[in-house]
Amino acid sequence: MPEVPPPAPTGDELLKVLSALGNPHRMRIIAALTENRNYVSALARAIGMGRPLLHMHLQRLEAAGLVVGTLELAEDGKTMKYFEVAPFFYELTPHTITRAAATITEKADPAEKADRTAKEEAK
Amino acid sequence: MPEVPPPAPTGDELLKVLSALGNPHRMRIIAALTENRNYVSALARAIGMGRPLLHMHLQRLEAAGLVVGTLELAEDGKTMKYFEVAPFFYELTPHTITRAAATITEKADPAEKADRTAKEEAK
DNA sequence: CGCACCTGTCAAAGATTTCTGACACATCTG
DNA sequence: CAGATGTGTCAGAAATCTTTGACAGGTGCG
Repeated sequence: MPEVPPPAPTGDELLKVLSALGNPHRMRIIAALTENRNYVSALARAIGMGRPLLHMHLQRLEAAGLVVGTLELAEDGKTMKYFEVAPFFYELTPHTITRAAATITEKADPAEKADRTAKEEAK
Repeated sequence: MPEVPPPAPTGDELLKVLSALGNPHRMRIIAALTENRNYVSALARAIGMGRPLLHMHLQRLEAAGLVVGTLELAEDGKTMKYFEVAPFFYELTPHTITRAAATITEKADPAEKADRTAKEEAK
């Protein structure tokens, strides 16, 4: 089947992904879940971190679309939430970042005419 | 000339890069500098942000190896520091992250035997 | 000399993130 | 029923990051 070219991510999306991945704990979580899916409590024990904390990190990762969690019912009737990594792919280059930066909606905007000024002065 | 395969970044390196890029301001800075190099004061005016603040962001970006600054002497004798983006390239996939996560030296380590436990329980 | 431009640093305030302990609810097992 | 396991949430402390205003030093120009 034909490979689809990676669509250019929106600024806000890339921002969420980068800030989500830019944390040692969350990086390890991705690593752990890449080897095999797991449920919260077990994962917490595995990487040695409190449940509430892990819960928050997983939330951040899921919000960025890097992992997906599904609530499953075990045979013994216990409810457990399994997490697994989503197949993501991002390319980071000056060009990619520049492209994404153009569509950022967060904070500060007034930099229109200032842009032109910059080019003038940068000579 | 032959293309060199992208070397696997160390965990700490990737961590610095990601946290550096995971900020709207720094993303815009990269974007601005990608179009054309510029010196601090002008860049500050261009993207509408205080010099001290921009200075700190540039420091963070330079520390991550995403931009390089060179102190130059203008014709009129004024000293100015020009910044330009460094040609970086990072690929973000579950595999890449996992690879990098293995070489993180920051905080928390005790997760050796816990790893084995995780696989057992994840059945 | 006074003004305009450049460079840089510092300390303190503000805003976010990260982390912890305690709590509530549900099910199965001894 | 008590105890172990699972889920989730909340509030407050602790650690970081971001932001601002003031300051100091440099050069060239009228």
